[in-house]
Amino acid sequence: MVAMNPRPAPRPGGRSARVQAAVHRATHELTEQIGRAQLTVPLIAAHAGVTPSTIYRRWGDLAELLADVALDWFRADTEPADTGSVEGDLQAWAEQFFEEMGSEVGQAMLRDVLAGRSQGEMPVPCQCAAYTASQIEIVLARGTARGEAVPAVDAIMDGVVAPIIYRTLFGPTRASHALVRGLVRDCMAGASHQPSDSDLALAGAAGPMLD
Amino acid sequence: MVAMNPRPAPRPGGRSARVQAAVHRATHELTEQIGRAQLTVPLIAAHAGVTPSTIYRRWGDLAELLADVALDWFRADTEPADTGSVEGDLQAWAEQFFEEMGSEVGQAMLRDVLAGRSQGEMPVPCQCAAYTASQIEIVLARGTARGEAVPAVDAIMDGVVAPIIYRTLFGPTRASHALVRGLVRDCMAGASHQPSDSDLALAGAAGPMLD
DNA sequence: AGACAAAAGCAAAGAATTTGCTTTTGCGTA
DNA sequence: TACGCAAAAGCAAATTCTTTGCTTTTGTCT
Repeated sequence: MVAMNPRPAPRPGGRSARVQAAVHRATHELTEQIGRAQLTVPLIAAHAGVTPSTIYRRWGDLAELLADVALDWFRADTEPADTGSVEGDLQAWAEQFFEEMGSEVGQAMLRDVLAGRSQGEMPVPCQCAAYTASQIEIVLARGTARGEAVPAVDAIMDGVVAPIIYRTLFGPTRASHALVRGLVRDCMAGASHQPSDSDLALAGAAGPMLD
Repeated sequence: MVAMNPRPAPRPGGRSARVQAAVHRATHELTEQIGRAQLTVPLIAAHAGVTPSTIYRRWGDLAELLADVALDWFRADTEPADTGSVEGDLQAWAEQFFEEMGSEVGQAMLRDVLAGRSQGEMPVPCQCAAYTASQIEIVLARGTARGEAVPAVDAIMDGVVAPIIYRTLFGPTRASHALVRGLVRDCMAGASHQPSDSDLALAGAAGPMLD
């Protein structure tokens, strides 16, 4: 009932780490064996060889544990492929992102990530967004190094990532490869200058998107 | 454990309707009295004057009940204000949408809606998106009636709604009024012809965004 | 009015969650 | 290396939530 440490790593290398690994592994294995709907804390605990109270004490409840496990899934990303241009990189990356998020597993992970209590300093969903943003930053940094004019990260997040995720979560109409290509293209076309103009346009406000 | 009827209304006007109303009301009242985190099915049942098994039988579990209640919140929308132009209407509507979704209550509702099992024909999140889309359609229809060239609904969903929701769910950086204005403006500028070109651009694919 | 079926109530059985206390264990210090 | 501290895990009892079979209520249709 009290806020707990979301991603526990206070004493790495010892028993805590072993328990965490065992619990994560058990969660993965049971998920594919019996399905997410059948998962319970006591089941996972038994499979991992720990007592349920250990899980309750460290994670709080099943939702938070699943959010924690899901975060790992988001983190496990490879560097975006280098196709030679920012637009090409983004095309390739966005299509893969779209495939991953739209898959059964991806949808489940999205839901799990959002279902956690998300209390601490850096809530789990924010960390997911940060992982995504860092992938995009890699692409943009390469472009900048080549001397290309690149859009802002937020322009990509708003113009490409957000529609893909929104459709995945809410849509009866999933995104398509065609749509993804169009989104990337529009983003590149719409912002040939560094700070995306949609951030500052028309507004008397001070800083961009800080509310 | 079995899939249940998400939004029950098989016998309207009778006891079922009374029970549903009582449970919804109890959910609302308890939410503001003790907070969402403390909500339990037995509590709601007691407050509503029904037995817990009634709730379990009709809704399945707390998450589905909350999703059902949250859906009502989304539905309770008034017609978008008529400012005389599509862009003006969208500006006004989008800012209000942004405020509502970003509020404490709105964020909670978004989470609840996504946390339900969402099994049936028309999952709860899809219905939310449909409500949002229908608001936009009203605005666009008025514009069309006036002879304005209007963008496609999906262009607004991708370009305005998705970023607002994505930032609300995932972002440490919430959207701002300035950003919302920019999003609407870009949408209107980018699609002066009926079918948003991002939907069909470059693609050899057949229909727009049907995958 | 009477029959039917859907939904609610009731209560007992079965799981999951919480909690106080004990034991283990990793880490820092003497 | 041994000692002590504190964090985390184990254990088990108490509590609470969830499921389920059966009965009763109640709206609807003949």
